This record gives sequence, C-alpha cells and structure tokens, in this order.
Amino acid sequence: MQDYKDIKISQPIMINIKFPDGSVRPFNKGITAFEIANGISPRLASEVLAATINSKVVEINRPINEDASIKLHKWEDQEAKNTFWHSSSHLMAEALEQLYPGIKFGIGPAIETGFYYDVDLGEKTITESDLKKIEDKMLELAREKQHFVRKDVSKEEAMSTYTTKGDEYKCELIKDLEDGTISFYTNGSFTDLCRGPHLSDTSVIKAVKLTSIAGAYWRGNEKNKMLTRIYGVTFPQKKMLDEYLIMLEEAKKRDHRKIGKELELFAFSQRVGQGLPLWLPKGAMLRERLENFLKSVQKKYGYLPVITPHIGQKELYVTSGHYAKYGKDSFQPIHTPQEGEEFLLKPMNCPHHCEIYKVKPRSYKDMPLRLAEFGTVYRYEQSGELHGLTRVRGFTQDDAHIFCRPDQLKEEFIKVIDIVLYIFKTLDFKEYTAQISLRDPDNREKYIGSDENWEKAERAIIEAAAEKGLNTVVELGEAAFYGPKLDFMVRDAIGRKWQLGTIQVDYNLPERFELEYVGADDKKYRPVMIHRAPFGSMERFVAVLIEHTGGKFPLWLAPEQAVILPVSEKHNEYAKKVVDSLNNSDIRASIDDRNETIGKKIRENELKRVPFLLIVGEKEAESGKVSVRKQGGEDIGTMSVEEFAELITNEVKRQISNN
RNA sequence: GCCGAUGUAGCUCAGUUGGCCAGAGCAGCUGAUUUGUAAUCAGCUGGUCGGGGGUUCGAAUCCCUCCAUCGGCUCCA
Repeated sequence: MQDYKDIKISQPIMINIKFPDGSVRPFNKGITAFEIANGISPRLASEVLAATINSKVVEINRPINEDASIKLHKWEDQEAKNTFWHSSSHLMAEALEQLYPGIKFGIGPAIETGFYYDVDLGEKTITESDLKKIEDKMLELAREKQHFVRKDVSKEEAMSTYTTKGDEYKCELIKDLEDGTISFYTNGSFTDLCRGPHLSDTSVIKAVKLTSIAGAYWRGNEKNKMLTRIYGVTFPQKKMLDEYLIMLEEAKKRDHRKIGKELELFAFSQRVGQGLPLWLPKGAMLRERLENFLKSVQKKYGYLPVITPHIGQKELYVTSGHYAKYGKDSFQPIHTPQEGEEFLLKPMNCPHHCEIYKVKPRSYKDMPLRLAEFGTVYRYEQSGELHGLTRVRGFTQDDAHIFCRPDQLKEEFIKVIDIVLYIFKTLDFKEYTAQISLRDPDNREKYIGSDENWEKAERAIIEAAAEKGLNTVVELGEAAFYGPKLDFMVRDAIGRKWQLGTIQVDYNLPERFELEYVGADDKKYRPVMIHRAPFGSMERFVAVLIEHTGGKFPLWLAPEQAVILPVSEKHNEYAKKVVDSLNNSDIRASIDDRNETIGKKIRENELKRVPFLLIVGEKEAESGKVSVRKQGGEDIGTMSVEEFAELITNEVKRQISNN
C-alpha cells in the first residue's frame, strides 16, 4: 500500500482496463473498481457491489495492478447478490458470536437465494423465536458501517489462530488448503477464514430476514456431527425484502399439497403408507388427460405402446446391475410360497423393455424401435425425503426407450427435444433451460462404454441442443456412469425453477442385456438406448403444473370446464337441458343446483377454479341462452348454448394445437 | 435414516401455571328462504385431543416411546 502511494506521487504507472463493451481505457496502477465506477458516475459507484476482474469476482476496493478486463456488478447480477449474501453470512456470524459467545463456526456460503451459516452451538440451542433477536443484532451491526478487511495469512498462522480459538471445523478446512492461498476477512469483531469476495462495508445491508433453522451434517457427511444451520436472506432495500416475503406467501398459496387437497386431486393415507399417493377422481381424470395428450403426440412420433408388470424376478435386476447398486436400499424382495423365488417391485421400466427388445431378432431396418409405457415404479426413498407429489415412493414415469443405431442417435435426440418443447409450449412454460451433463474429463475410467461411443453421444447431444436453439449449460462430471444426458428445467409463474424432463443416452443396458441387431453387412451390432421422460413422472409433473398455474389449469385440462348456476330452483330444469347439451359436445360441465344464493354458488365455484360459470335465470330460460362469467369475474355476456360450446371447443383446440 | 418443529371435528384453528360434561368458524344434516355475478338465516350432528405406555386424586396440557406431517441435511437408478 505504502509503495503504491509513493509511486503514484512520483510517476504513476498506467495500466489498461478493458470494459465489457470492448473499449479500453488507461488508469493508474492500483486503481480500484470503485474508483473506476466513480469516474463513470457517482451514482453507479454507489450501486456497484462487486466486480469481475479478469474473470474473477473481487471486492470493489481491491487495487488492480495490471492490465485487466472489468465488469462492474450491481444488485441485478448474481455475482453481486452472491457477494452481498456471503458478506451477510459473515455479518450473521458476528451477531451470533456476540449473542452466543464461544460457539464454533463451520461454513457460511451464499446460496441461490440468500445464505446460511453452519454453527456448533455446544450446549446452547437456538429456536425460531431467537431469530428476531439475531436479525436485530445484524441490523445494528450493519449500521456501524463495518469494513470487510482482507488479510493474507500463512497456513501456519491460520492454523494457530483457530487452534487457539478452539475451532476444530476451521482447522479441518485449513488443513485442506494450500499455503499461500489463505486469507482472513474481518468485519467488526468477527474474523473468518474466507477467500472472499466481500462488500466494501456492511452499511448497504438494509433488510434482514432469517428464514429457517435446520440441522446439517458437517461437510455433508452423515457420519459427522450435525451442526445447526441458520438460513437467511438480506437486501439492499427494505422494499425488496417485502417483495420477497410476498413472493413466499404466493408460493405458499400455490403449494400443490394445499391445492391438491382443496381441489380433491390427490390424498395420502397413513394406513396405505407414506409417500404413496392416492389419486382422487378429479386428479385421476386430470392425469388421464395429460397421459392421453402425450400418447397422441407419441403416436405421431412413431412410439409403440407396451405394458409390463409391476414386479420382476430378482435375476432381472441382477442382470441390469441395479440390484448390486441399489438392492440394499430398495424395497426388499417379495418371496413366494415356492422356495427360492424372489421378485422385486420394479424401480424402473428399462429392464422390462430390454426384454421386449429381445423377444425376436432385430434388424438395422427395425431401428429405431421406440417403446413407450406409463410405467409405475417403486423406490424406497428415505422417509425424511418424501414431499407431497414431488418426492414419493410409488410413481408413474411417462417412460419410453428408444433403441437405435449409433448413427441415428442425434436425429432421435432432436425428435425427443421436439416433444419436450411441444409439451412446454402447450402447458405454458415459457422459460426453460437445459443442462447437458457430460463425463468428467479427468476421471474417464468410472464410465462404461468406449471412448468413441461417448464422444459420439456427447457430440450428438450438444449438436442436437444447438440445432434446437436451446439455452444450455454444460456440466462436466454430471453424466450418469452409463451415458451423457440432457435435463430440462422450467421456471414457473413466480420464478421458481423445477427440473422436469430428462433424456439420457445409455450404453450400459444394451451391453448387459446383450441387445443386438443385424446390420446390412449381416454382422451383429449393439444398439444405443435412449431413456426419456418428458414429464419426468406424472406425480411430479402434476405437482409442478399445480404450482405453476396455482390450480387454474388451462381449459383443456381443467377438471370442470363450466358449471351451470341456476338463479333459483325454478331454473334447475332449464339448467339440466343446458348441461346435457354441453356434455353432448364433450364439454365437462355440471350443475350446482344446491339451495344456495347465487352469490355463494359463484364464490364457491370460483374457489374451485372453474374456468366458466354459466348463470341461468328467468331471462336465459326464456331466450334459451346462458350468461357467461369467466373465471375471475369477467362478464363475457349472454350467448346461446351452441355459441358457448363452440367457444370452449375452439379454445381447447387452440390450446393443444399451438405447435 | 439424521437434526429441529408440529399433530385438537372432514377443513382452518382456539384451549397447555394439570381441574366443571373440550370450543369456534367453515363443511355435513334438517328446516325456513327462491335468491341475478365472491359467503341468507335458524337448529342439529360430529372429537379414542396422532397411537401406546407412564406420572398424578385428576392429563389435550407433564414424562417416555412409536407413527405421521412440516423445514432442512444425506440420498435420488
């Protein structure tokens, strides 16, 4: 620091800074991102929270000593949020240390929304009711405008600091770090082992909410001690926190478990067993419509339906390799009166489909063979992991397996992507991304199949995704051991991300089941297998759809499309005629002929999210018409029953054919 | 499975310094009302207070245990 000042006074050394727009400007050596921002405008400087210098995110007061590229991050950038939340976790740690002296710290990173810190409270406990106190302390400390001060330390110094403090978790972390890369950050009374980056000071943290408290194993290993994890989120403006809390409320309202109960779509029974959903009539019919929709799409794409049993001999899974890998952690084998017979509940459909492939010799001319089944599978999920319909023990995959020649892989992949995108479009998922999961390049031996095939498959996926213009992220090392895959994530109506469909390439099962086809040269070849499930599972998809729509399903899926509300019992007879006529036009309509006021009937059918309410009274009965109220209250006027039926039919047609 | 919280009528929730036959609203049933765009009125029915065990003269309330649910962790073919 001292040197730099001297230099500046005598003869400033200039460095070149490159901006995101490509322009390059000279600055004095040692300038900071904050000073650069301030030179552009003081307002910008006040909003910049972090900067990326040469593709590394750093604090805005770190001197830049060589030519560099720079990008300034305001709150809108994830980099800024990460910095903000990471600093907030240090602030929380400081508050915790002051309130609970002697506690030990694990790690405290930023997460997608907010941050957490893992702490070992020793004998003490923290409950939800203590959170307010901690929040207040954090705000108090934030207002002190504490600067985050970085200090590079030797490994030895770092170790001795934490040995003295008696913080074994930090010691363990330091052990794994390389000397020369270790730094401490101090804000106020709290110093933490940390690589940064951080805010320049705490004063920008204006709003704090500690959201929950939970147990978490040290380093994520269930053999280790369980620490207390405190989750929180902070914002630079109070208003943003309020908006965030409103979003949480909205999410609560859309919870598929709540709506599923209200709309009588599905239920659970303790007696049946946890994680085993019971589909109620309305839910079952909804699911059936989704299945029929996908079936008709698949028919167009040349899929062949198959049906296989819910159990299979243990031997089947020994062959597939799943028994060795998951046998212990699955539902245990079913034994029969016959000695030595063992069956397993099927945890996936692929082995059964492989056996269908094998029922007769296959020719290269038969490829691709696309076998589809809505197959119900059972997996023993740990009890703490079960969650509504999104994580269950029995579920139905919209499964299909495509057996094809290696040269057909890319084309088949593209066709599957087409199906997935068509589904997203029809169900109004406008924002989605795709993750391409490839091999870990440094660890090739853990994957099965030849290098050549892997390269071909990886290239096929990348090219297919590119040709379809997908917005993709590539993740190395995320592939399954048997092949690369493509997973789709959608964003729902309130911005949350969900993983839905998946497309996976598999070289393993064709090998294990010795699947073959005869080529044009009369030689035998091994087919490639594609697993794909555009919905993922019916359970999960319905859950996501509920949360996406808040229970207001599109007309073609809605359990009831219209309910006829007679103004009084005198009009029930006419209402009956209307409903018969609509049902004849394949419209799902019913009468609410309860002896209640029209106001109450409207209210209750609105709560049931019925898309159209038809009010019929004296006027309508006389003129043979219906008065149409759209969900939410919009009056779309009076029309004949035929006109209304046409309106519904056209809208449904539009919704499912927007290809 | 692990940490923490919760479990009262079909639903949403009161009631816990241990003490008369455990409450409300909605839903359901019966009756009155015959209704015009988000809750008509009255009466009635309904609960092993999650299950089991214990402490106590007395337990929804305190203790133990099991189950389920919720928030996380780990896991996810």
